[in-house]
Amino acid sequence: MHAREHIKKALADALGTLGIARGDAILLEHPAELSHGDYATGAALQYAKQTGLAPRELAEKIVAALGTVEGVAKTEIAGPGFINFHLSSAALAETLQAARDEQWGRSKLYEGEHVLLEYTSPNLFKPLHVGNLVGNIVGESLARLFDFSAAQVTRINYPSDIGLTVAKGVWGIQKTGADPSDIHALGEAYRAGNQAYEEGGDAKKEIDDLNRRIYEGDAELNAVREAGVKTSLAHLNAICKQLGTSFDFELFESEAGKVGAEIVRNKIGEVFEESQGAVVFPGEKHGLHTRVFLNSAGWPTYEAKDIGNFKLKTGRYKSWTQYFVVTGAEQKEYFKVVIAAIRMLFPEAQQKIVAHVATGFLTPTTGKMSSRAGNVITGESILADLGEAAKERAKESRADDTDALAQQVAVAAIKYQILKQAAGKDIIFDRERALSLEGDSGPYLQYSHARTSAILEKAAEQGVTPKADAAAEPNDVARLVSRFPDIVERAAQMREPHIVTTYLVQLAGAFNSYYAQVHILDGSTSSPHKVALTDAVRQTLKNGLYLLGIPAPTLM
RNA sequence: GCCCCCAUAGCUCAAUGGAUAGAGCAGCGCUCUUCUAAGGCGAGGAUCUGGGUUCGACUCCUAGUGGGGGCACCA
Repeated sequence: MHAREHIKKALADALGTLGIARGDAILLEHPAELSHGDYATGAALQYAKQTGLAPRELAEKIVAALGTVEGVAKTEIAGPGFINFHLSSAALAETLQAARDEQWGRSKLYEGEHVLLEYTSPNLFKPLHVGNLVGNIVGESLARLFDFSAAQVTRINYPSDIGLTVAKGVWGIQKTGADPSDIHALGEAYRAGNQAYEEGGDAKKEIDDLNRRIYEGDAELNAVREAGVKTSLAHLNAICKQLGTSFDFELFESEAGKVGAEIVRNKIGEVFEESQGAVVFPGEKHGLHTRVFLNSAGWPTYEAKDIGNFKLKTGRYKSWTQYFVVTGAEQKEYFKVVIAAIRMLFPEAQQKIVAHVATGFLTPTTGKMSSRAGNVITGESILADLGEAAKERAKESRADDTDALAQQVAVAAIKYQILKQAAGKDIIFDRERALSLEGDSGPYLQYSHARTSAILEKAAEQGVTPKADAAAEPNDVARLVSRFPDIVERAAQMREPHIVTTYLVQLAGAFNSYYAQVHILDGSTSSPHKVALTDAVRQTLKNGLYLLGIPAPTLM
């Protein structure tokens, strides 16, 4: 049992002794200010009114009732009536030892849960959109947070392999005579198709017609389509690999459409209604808005495809307990309607979690256009630009393979930009800022990790064995390390990777400051403890970066 | 027109209804013969407006203002 549990139990007992009626939750938090201790409770403030005592007076009674708590060195009353707990040096040393293990930060929070997580989900035939990049980064981090919390996680990609985008690409291939197995030619073909479509006229009609024929199963067109899908998908998977994602399952929109249309057709009159020749879900009955699921030609819209998607995924992974779809925030209202329909169609979904996770728009700051793709910034171009910028810096590093390091730094830079703020809020992407690779950034965290690794290597050379000293005076770095499991738990519960990001910056800052003041390998008797502390920081940064999907090189 | 989201320092972001609202960037002053300067130290700088709830409000409610998104056969 950890100090946190000891404190919680002691608090519960103390409040009971004082005859205070409380809700089931004991409010125990990490004070923002480290000088306020390791844990704090506002219980005395909360229950002062009930007892008729002044908050500080009640706090004193609670502290008296607490007695001694294991792992706690000092309990004090502060401010308006907070009770602050300071961990003992022995408890902290124990935590430091635990933090040096690879499992550090893992919990049993979601043991027995099976999470289906759909993210990235791009349109094939065209370059990876920045929105897809954001979705991939957020989705992968959530997958890792769930995994760290003992849930079984299934990563799912749901690429769009049919529809207008694909038709534009197929049209372009036919016009330009492009080789559908060449990713660059494919990109050009799509661009030609898209441009022709926007210009309207005959080309637009041709593409619309082509789209219809693909849906109807035209063999020749579908052969071209499938060749392009294959190329596009291989390219996508290479990018995902660089970003640290590999999917367990790929479900195509074309498959989901057939299944979804069938389900919708069978529920007309129950869940769906016919209206103006189309089949709709009357959202107004649920405080939402009405949406079309089958268009007047009888084809499934995106809505019906998502119904089929749900059916196929949950059918394949029957033990699922939580279902998430990560997409841009503009689809928020859309998913409210689709999820309402899912709950009516699939009774089992009512007992489980089915949710849309919204990601914000990534918009570049004004005037900063990508040099690579004209005025369109793609996911690929951002990664490539960052990689180029990182190369310059990597040349000065100690890494053997500077190109590989530059790639890792580029991934850190973009992921950090996206995961440093609360999910769902728009992301202002300042390219100059991201390229600077300094200060509050992904590379900063990587550099801090590399620094700890270097110190440990040197310690090993000198034959210093890390050993946390139970008598060592607690410092801010050690105390921050001890918070990591709570941070991971909260981030997982709230599905907010940025909680981890914010924490890691704080930890790295505290360690770098410590490093500047304290000579770790000074040959004194305190060295083993300082090395143990460094190792604990190293492992915490490493695991924390892992949760963000950011690689942690040991040499920079 | 209706619905949803957002508003914190010059800029980009934090803050579990709690304590002196934290970082970084930009600008200013320091700091590498010492374990990694992609680092560290110092000073300056902020809760959109009006009401309300609360022992306590950046946080909750309400009325505004400004910005973004969505609202029938696109994805």
